[in-house]
Amino acid sequence: MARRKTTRPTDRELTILRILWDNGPSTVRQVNEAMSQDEDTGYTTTLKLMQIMAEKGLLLRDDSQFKHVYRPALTEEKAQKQLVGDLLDRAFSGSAEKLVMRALSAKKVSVKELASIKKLLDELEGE
Amino acid sequence: MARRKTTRPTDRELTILRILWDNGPSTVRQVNEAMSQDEDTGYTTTLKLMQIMAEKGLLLRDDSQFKHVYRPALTEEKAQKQLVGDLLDRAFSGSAEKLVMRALSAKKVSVKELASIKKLLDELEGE
DNA sequence: CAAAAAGTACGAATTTTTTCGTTGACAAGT
DNA sequence: ACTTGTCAACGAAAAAATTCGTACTTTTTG
Repeated sequence: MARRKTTRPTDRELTILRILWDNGPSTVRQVNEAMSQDEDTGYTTTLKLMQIMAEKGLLLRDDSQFKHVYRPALTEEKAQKQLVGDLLDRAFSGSAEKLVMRALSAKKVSVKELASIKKLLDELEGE
Repeated sequence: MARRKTTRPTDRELTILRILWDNGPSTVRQVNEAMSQDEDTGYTTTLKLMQIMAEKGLLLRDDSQFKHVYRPALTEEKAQKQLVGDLLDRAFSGSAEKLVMRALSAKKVSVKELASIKKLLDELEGE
């Protein structure tokens, strides 16, 4: 079997992970309905995607019941860390500073959030 | 012509953009050689990719000479902003705070950089 | 100028990702 | 038990991304 080079989830896969992180373990139908809020996706399409993700190890499946229940194999935190690290390499030549700057300029951040980030910086500094 | 949904550069495309941003306007051969440091890529493969990118508007081409010279159509800054914004939506439910946290934990950042980020935060706060 | 080298263009093959139709299994209500 | 609805499995089609062989053009070299 040909192993993938990047273990990074594809677009569609990330959409599904996002839903599972937000809503907790779900059946295919639940995921499909959540997905179809944005754009229509056939039920079997979602099913197939989730089956493949389970094969790849991105999802875990409980098939003890008639309606199989899926959940992410990775915590949101780990996946996010991996995705950011990946983008860092591919688009920012590894400069976290630049990435943070772009993130803050790409989206308006509340004063409260700014304070929270500052606090994190202080903690990092004290190491 | 079928328009792409996402205007986001693919993996390969981003690799090429990265090289052009780092090295400045280049010929196909130069890019191909830079790319082949990681993994071998046929010359015509790189050529085709760059031609397509030029068609899509991702690259600009000077074909006044025999050796065509390509350069990115977007500044590094704009592209990065777009990529971060995209990841923010897809993986972080729009929370820049979380993204920043993950970025800082994904990679060690020097004290100097931390200070620089703090300064940026102060500026943002004063708005 | 002829041959070799280096380039571009183009079409097509390959691989990866996404989509969905069809089939048969299970469940719920009558 | 029968009918209707929901589901998983599977294969295959469609779309998107990547790769490369071949033909032709321009430049360089002997």
